Amino acid sequence: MLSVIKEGIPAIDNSSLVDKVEASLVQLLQQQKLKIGDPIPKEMELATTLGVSRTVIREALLRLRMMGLIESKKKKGAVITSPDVFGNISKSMNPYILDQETLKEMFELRLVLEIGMADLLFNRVKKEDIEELKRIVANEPPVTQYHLFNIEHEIAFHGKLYEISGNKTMKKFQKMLLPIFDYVHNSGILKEQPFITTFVSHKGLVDILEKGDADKFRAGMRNHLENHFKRLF
Amino acid sequence: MLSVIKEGIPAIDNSSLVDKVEASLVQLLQQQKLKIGDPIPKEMELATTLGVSRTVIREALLRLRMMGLIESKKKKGAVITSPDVFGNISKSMNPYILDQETLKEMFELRLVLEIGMADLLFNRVKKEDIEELKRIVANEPPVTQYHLFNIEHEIAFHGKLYEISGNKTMKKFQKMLLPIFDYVHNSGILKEQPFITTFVSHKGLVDILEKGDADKFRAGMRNHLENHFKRLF
DNA sequence: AAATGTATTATGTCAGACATAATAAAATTA
DNA sequence: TAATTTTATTATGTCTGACATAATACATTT
Repeated sequence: MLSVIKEGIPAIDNSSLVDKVEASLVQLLQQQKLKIGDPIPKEMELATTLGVSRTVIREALLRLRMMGLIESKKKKGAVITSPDVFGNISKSMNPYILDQETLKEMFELRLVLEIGMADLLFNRVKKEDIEELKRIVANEPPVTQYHLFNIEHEIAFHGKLYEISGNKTMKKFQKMLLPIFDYVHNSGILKEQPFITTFVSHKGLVDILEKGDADKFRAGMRNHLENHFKRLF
Repeated sequence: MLSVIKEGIPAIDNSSLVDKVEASLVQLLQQQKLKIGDPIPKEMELATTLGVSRTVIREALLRLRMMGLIESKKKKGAVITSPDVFGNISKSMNPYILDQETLKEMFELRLVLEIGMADLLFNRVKKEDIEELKRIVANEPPVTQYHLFNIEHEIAFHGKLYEISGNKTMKKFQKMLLPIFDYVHNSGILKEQPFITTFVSHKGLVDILEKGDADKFRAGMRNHLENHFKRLF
């Protein structure tokens, strides 16, 4: 059998030229400790240096660009950028492209994030934030007719929370999640919207954020999102 | 002033040819309701149909491939795939590429997720899951010397939780976050590791998952992660 | 010195060619 | 005839060379 000599056979590299160049470039970016904004060598230089055609270089650079590692400008060449982790996948975050399973999981993800972020909020919230939240809440319709699910107020309020969390990555994540959440909410993926039960209002959450603690906020947020959770389980 | 005629000037199309082709292709994928595995037209066909060179088509296709929308095979052409939202950015999730701010935020993100996932766990956990968790916990070192922070046990336990959550997207997300978390944990980005205080152990969490409720679990998990939180604030 | 025009440069796009791997078709063999 | 091998086909991968275009630097003019 082949198994005898199998050991001696090195794993053949199935990677294409572009793959190698890409790895090479990533390594370059890591090693050289280049600062953000620093230019990387021109396409032709890279091509001659690495001994491949410009086509291959371009494709590899394109990948880096998609990964958010570089940004190419005409004439100026490509410069290093701080990778925007989620910015780049937001394009593929299209409700019409993702399958229902994934869409539902995105929906869940938002709920998980907002319940779990309590500690970040309490450790970073400022007086001005509370005031702005109160201002936002003041403009909301009364709870009795809140089942209209005013999307704008939802975004204003919950978006502000993400902001308070001080976690920009999470905020970007939310921004990406928003259209998905909205789509799932209005599509037939989830169970029917249940009759509205009483729940902690936005105002209630602000109160907790002002006078309560993280544990109370988690419970409050969980309750606030009850109508969403009901549609999951 | 120009402002008079400014209104009449349409926003010039700053997008490149590739941009347009990309948009065109994405639209194609959405409209035609193509099933997963269906092939899309060959590069040359697209080139002639859309009236651009094969180079442009290739670059646009490459973008779709990076977004995880298609997968190209030799001879067979490109086929539609279910986009793996996070799988594609895992490459750029390199600790050495991301800036410290983002790294820290990723660290936080994990904490947020694990506290917020309680409801998913309680609604989806099965008897077998509890048993497996118990098995995992049984193999762990005693709490007294737990400060060794055995990474393997950490991954085994917490990874299982993500699995129980039934949210594959979140699990992928965790998988992507893992190396980041480990890196941040061991780097100088965070505050010094505090002296270990008592906290809810893995075993304690399993107990809660078996007999408690979501609220208790959140509090327990928050406490379990206390040593991580201490390094943040 | 400010505004304008010109030259340069690096990316964007094009076209055509060959290499390569995966598949389909044909030929061979048992 | 069925199974295997050989050959042909096909679509992507890579290469080369060229021109277009936009951003910048330089020179010119006012």
